[in-house]
Amino acid sequence: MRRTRFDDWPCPIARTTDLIGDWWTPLVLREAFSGRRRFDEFQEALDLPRAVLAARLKRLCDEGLLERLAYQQAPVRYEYRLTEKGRAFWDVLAAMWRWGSDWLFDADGPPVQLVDRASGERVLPRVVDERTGAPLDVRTLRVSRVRRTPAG
Amino acid sequence: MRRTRFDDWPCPIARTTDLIGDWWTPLVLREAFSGRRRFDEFQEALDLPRAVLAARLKRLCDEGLLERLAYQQAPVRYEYRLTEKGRAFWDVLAAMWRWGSDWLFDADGPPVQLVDRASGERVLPRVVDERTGAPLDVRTLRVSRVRRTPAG
DNA sequence: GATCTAGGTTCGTTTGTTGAACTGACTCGA
DNA sequence: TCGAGTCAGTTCAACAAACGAACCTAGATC
Repeated sequence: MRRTRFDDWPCPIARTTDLIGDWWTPLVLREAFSGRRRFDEFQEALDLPRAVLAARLKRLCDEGLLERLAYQQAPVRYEYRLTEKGRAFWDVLAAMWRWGSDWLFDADGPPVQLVDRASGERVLPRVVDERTGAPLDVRTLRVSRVRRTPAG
Repeated sequence: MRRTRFDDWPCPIARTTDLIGDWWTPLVLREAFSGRRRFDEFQEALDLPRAVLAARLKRLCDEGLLERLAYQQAPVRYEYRLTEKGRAFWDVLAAMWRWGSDWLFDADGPPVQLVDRASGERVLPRVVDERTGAPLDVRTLRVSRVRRTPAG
């Protein structure tokens, strides 16, 4: 009677939920994006139980979002770096950032914002349709089964 | 010794994580977006424990993503509808959809896709900077504290 | 009066999270 | 050579959350 898993459901939202539904996981990734790499850096930044951190890092490595690399020998010590798959996940965190900023703070908004490192301009993440560039409108969307050509 | 809460952290990602870190919650919202409204509709679609569903619906109402409305009297029966805040959350699910589609399936991709209801064209969610329309590049982003004018 | 419907609640078991202490391999300074 | 420090974890007991099944309530229908 384990917690119900979603990682083999046919829906992309379900599979993603299985990953980030683990408590702390999005925050571990947030810290990875802000440049942290070492076990103790994550642990001190988030103040989470070390056993939980070890489990989250292991899963993120198993799933291919992080890779565990030895940065010294004698004694061998490891650090965790984002992979391409992990970096791609920033879009999800950015969408969470935007919605959280818009809806989970008082009128002043959050005390932090995203800015472009070069220009200093504020960056506001927005989800659009890649084809048209227009914001998504839920009412015009539909989920459709993919037709596949027979495998032969 | 309860589970660590993130809902009063100063970071939008943390607060959003507190909400969707509850197991099942993103899938309950997915079902709401696909038009389900009643307790038993959610329960049958997801096959989740009824006690968990009741807790999730209650929290989503408390947080203002859903509202609970009586659709009949004698006996009084309720249904759950997305609010404006809840509909805005679709952007987060869309980002999860995109990342999950790109990274959590084999080469064929998932067996489902998003299409425009009117044109039938495929919709690919994409996260961009609202100002420039360009995809986000993590390496050029920085988190900055907001300067506030003194309250007087 | 028995069964059905819809929206839940209750309960015992199992799994996951928490916080604190501990381990192991090695370095550094006295 | 002894003790303290560093770093990346592991271990453990107490508690919280999720699981599955059964039960409850109010009214409608057979």
